[in-house]
This record gives sequence, structure tokens and C-alpha cells, in this order.
Amino acid sequence: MTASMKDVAQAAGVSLGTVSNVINHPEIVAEGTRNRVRQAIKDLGFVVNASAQTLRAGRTRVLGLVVPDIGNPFFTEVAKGVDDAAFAAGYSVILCNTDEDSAKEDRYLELLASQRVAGILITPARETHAAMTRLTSREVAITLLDRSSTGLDACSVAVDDAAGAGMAFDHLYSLGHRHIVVLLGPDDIPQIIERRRGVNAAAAGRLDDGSLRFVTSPHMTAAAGESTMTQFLKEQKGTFTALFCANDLLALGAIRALRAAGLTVPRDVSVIGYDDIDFAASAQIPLTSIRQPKYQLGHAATELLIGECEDPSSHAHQRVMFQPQLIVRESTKAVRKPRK
Amino acid sequence: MTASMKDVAQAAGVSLGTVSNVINHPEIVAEGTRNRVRQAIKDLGFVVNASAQTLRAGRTRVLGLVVPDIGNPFFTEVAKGVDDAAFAAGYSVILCNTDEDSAKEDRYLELLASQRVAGILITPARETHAAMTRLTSREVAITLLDRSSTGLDACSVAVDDAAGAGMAFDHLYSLGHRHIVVLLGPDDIPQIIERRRGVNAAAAGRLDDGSLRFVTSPHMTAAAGESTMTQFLKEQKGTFTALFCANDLLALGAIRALRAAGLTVPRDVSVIGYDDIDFAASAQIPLTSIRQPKYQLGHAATELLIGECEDPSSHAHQRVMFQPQLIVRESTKAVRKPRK
DNA sequence: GTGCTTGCTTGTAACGTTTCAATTCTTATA
DNA sequence: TATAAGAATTGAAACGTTACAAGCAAGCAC
Repeated sequence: MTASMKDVAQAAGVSLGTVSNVINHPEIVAEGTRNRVRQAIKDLGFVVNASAQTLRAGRTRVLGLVVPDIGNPFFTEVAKGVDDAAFAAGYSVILCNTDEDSAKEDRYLELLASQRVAGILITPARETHAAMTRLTSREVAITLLDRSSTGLDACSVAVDDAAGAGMAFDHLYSLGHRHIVVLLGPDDIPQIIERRRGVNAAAAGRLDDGSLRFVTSPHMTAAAGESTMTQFLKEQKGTFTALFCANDLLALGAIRALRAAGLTVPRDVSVIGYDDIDFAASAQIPLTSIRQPKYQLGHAATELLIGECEDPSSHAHQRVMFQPQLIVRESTKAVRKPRK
Repeated sequence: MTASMKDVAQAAGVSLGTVSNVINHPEIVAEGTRNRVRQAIKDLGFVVNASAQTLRAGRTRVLGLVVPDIGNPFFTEVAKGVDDAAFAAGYSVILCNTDEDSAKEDRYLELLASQRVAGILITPARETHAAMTRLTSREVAITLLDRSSTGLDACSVAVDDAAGAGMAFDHLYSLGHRHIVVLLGPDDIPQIIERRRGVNAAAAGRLDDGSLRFVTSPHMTAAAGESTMTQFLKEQKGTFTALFCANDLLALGAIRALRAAGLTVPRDVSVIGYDDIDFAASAQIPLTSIRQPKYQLGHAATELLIGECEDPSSHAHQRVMFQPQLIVRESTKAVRKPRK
């Protein structure tokens, strides 16, 4: 069994309280005693028991990070920002990967609650969920990641999805594209709703009926993007010259499908992605994309959350909104035969 | 403050012990009582306090996962395998990203020790470290990930790096390449040592002196690969027709450097990577690579570790070794002017 | 009626910390 | 020399849970 403070106390010939003082308030204990205790700690390989500390203190220095897909480099970058900010503040992070599954999300939230984490960073898989409102009613601080807080009593750090989607549309439109397909993810993902809204707003009155088509992929992954696009190409009527994908993974998958169908990017179809993950630049056709400040997103959210944890009374909920940025690469070109 | 069992007991008009029984041994409490208690639990939103449980039980159901770079899709895949296996067994995972930094690794190991995690999965940044041997002397179970246990009293799950590197060399050799550059990472990373060994073994006696050159990148990232290769191309004397990179990220970076220098892949230089991350297939030039069973690696290691945690006495340390696999894509071609 | 089971329920100790009031020991001051 | 003040140390309580010995009815066999 691991050594406890009691063992240390015995070894150093002092009382339990003195050991605790050496650890937490070294300045109030006499130098000789202090050294004796420190030696005993070293000899026994003593490490404080965080559970006991937590139980006593009623609070932890652990955060929960709940993301829908850690396989997506977007979230990996976000997670790095979170990790760095947490580590710097002496917090540790429990990573929870929900696979876009609400049931798994619920189980993880329950687990985080039982761990009495100080706070939770979450990109909800679906619209704000019962389990989450239940959580905010307790003393757990919550910060929404990559998602604006609507109706929920919490901080949020997000990127303007509607604006980004608008940028993507404008870019394609300005290249002369008038027949555009938009490959989205599941309709109930908040980001998807926003990006669809952004496209619709930007397109309003500028395209003929039926010239803007939406396709839905069941997941936000490259594999799902590829199969959805393959299916679409098989069934589609009418033509299109540009494709906007709701994230880069979908775009990479879709490009594979386009090539398999004998179409060349960008000659036959221009493709624009979203997120600007690292690999977008090294892709088969370097991908035009909408860059999101991923690392900053995670970092800022974590600092906000820790701020709330450390001083809940003076904390006012904030909504931070970053702006996305268009990165033009080789996957988008002016349309070959512009139509009116 | 969150409700405790005592509150539940009071609300349901029973004793503390009965509440505990309803939660842990529901079959031994009378149906009426059981329902009353369950209702109270629901009403108060009670969730057990994991710290108190841990303190009492002396053990947690938490694992630590320590990796050098979560930004590398290789480790992301491994982490998914870990997460799935852990979740299935009712464990949760604290993810620790060390950035290949031994000091950060030490701090994380200390943290995991204070959390009294049941076990630790680790891909050590450097050769087996003092902190780790210190840990094994306690009751924490350790499993080495992607790294064979040499001298350390622990389980390990790895992929045969020397064999994989040999495959890569053989592939290039069989395509007629006789002037080969190997882009490795830091010399003190165990995988690098093994892969260098594999190349040397495979090359033994088959190449002229100076026809096999090693270059060292300071990090295993695309950015580092790009700058190291740029530098090498500037300074190099002599020519080469093939490049073997110690992982796919380095390869993607190196390809960018080659293109910037006016070289075409695979016409001027064949490139082979290592890991076969998802993006290798969608890369600018689809990358020939050595596939490692990433997900299985994480999954198998976690099951092994949990096995040890649940029943330490009957546990015998194992070394599991997976075999890698050559995946040929477009980045490697037969040499244009084969030399003898 | 006595003694036994059986089925439920209860009270208490223990896990390892931290905090804080109480205590002891020094040393300086009147 | 007696006393106050200050410095260093101690002991006990509390955090929330679980396990377990003990208690208490109610039902049954004799």
C-alpha cells in the first residue's frame, strides 16, 4: 500500500498535522522539523492522495473535456489548447469522446459529475440536452466549446459559423459558380444549422431555384463524406460546378468520390472545406478552406472556465466569438463556362 | 452543495446504510424501501461522490494515458482504442500530452500518482525513465504502449519497428533504389532507435558506402520534417532517389520541401512514410507507408492493463507484438536509371 | 410459550486529508 | 521572579462512502 501522511508522521516522529503543514504551509514549521519531514516524504515515496484532498476540500482541480470526435484534427487542436491552458493552471483534463452519440455523452456527463470535476468543457453532440441543464443546476461550471450558448446559463467560446459559411459561399460565387452543392452533416448538430443558415443568407436572391442543393452526410468523417458523395453522384440530376463541405474531412472524402467518378478537382468541380485542419494544405489537391482558430478556441475556453471555477461569485458569463478566415488554395478555381 | 447520501437517507426516511445498499446491493432491500430511496435520489439529483468511494475503496476506475503528441493522428487512433476499451469496462481515461518533454512527462506521472489511478498507459518520450521505475515500485499498474518493455517490470504492446523499417527499405531496394536518405526523429526515442536498426539490418552489405544517409529531425511533426528537409537539400552533396521517413507527418512535411526545391515525387524521389495515418491516402501524392494497427494497439493495451488492475495476483506480464504491413501507393516508383 | 430462522434495517468504523482551536515550550519584558 | 507574548506543535473533527456486526420483527416448528 502507498504511504500515507500518518506513515510519514510516524517516520519523522511528528504529528499528522505537522506533515500537512510542511506540505501546505511550510513557512510556519521550524526548519529542522521541516527537513526531517521532507526526508521522510522522500524515503517513503509519499504522494498526497487526491481523493482525500478532494473529499476534504469539496473541490477538485480536474476539468472534463467532452468532444464528439477526437479523430477529427479540429478537435485535436482544440484539445491541445485546452490541455496547455489547464496544465498551466495546475488542472488536469479528463477527455471524453462521445462519437456524436447522445447516450455516450450522457454517461460521460454522469461520470464527470461523480468525479466532482470543477468544470466541464463541452461541444454538445446535439442541441442543448436535458442532461446538461441538469448539470448547470449543480455547482459544476460549464463552458460551451465551438458553440454559442443559447438559453443555457453558461459561458461559450465559438467561431462565427454563419459568417464562415457565408465567406465560403461568397468565394464560390465570386469565382462564377452558380450551381452549388453543399455537403452538410446531421441536421441536429448546432454547427451544421448555423452553416446552413449562413449559406442560405449569403445565397438569398442570387441563385436560380434548384441551383443550390443540400446533401446530408450521416457523420462528419472522411469515410461518410466519400460514401455520401458517391451515392449523390449516382442519383443526381442536373449539374454543379462547386461543392462546399461542412468540414475538411467531408471534403477530403468527397474529393475521393469525385475522382472515382472521373471528375477532376478543381477543373470540373471546385471544392471548399471548413476548419482548415493541418492536412488541408498537404491534401491531394491542396484544399481551400475556412480557417478556425482551433488552438485559441480551446485555450480561451479553458481560461474562461478556470476563471469561473476559481471565483464563481465574481464571475459573469461571457460569450466569446472568434472570426473565421478564408484560406484559398488549389481546390477552387473560376468556373470554366460561367453561366448568367 | 451537491446532495450526499445522508441527504437522500433523510429525505427517504431511512438510514445511511440502506441508501448505500440500494445503490450497491439493491436485491437485499425491500421493494417499498428501494422505491422510496430511488425516488429521493432522483428528486435530489444525487450522484455518488467518486472521491469518497475511492478513498474508502482504496482504488479508482481511472486510467492515465500518456502520449508524446496527441496532434499526431497515430496517437489519436491509439487513444480511440484506449477510450473504447476503457469505457466498455467502466473506466475513464485521463489524457496526458507530454509534447515529447520529459519534464512534462514527470509532472504528469506525479499527477496520476496523486490521483491514485488504477493504471497507466504510456509511450515514454525517452528511454525508460527514473520516474517510471519509481512508479512501478508502487501499486500502480503500467503498460507500455508502442514500446517493448526492456528491463521494466511491466506489460507492453508494440509493433515490430525493426521489421517495419526493414519492409520499407526492402520495398525501396526492390524498386531499384540504391541511394537512399532516411529521415529520422530524435535519437533517444525508442521507436527511432528500432527503426534505424531495422534499416541498417536490411541494408547490410547491399549498398555502397555513403549511399545510405541518415538525417535527424528535432521533432516528429510535419513542420519539423519540412524544415529539416529544406536544410538538408540546401547542404547535401551527392544525390539520392529515395527517402524513408520515420513517420507520415515527417513524410508529408518532407514532400513539401522536395516540391519547393523543384523535385517531383515520385519521379525524382520516391518517398515512403511510416504509420499509415488516414491522411496518407488523401495526401497530395498518396503516400506509400508502413501500416501499424493503431486502434488495436490501444485497445489491446488497455484490456491488458485493466486485466492487471482487476486481478493483480493472477496477472503475468506479457509482451504483445503486432506486425506492421506495407501499403504501396503512388509516392514510390521504380528508380528511373537503375544503378548497379 | 420458547427458540430458530429469515428478511430488512441500522449504527459505526475506517479510508487520508485539512483546518483550527488548544497546548506546550521559548524568550523577552516588567 | 512572574508574566505575557510569540513560535511551534498537536489532537480532533469533518468530508462522503462502504462493509459489517448487530438489532429487530415476523413467521415457523416444536
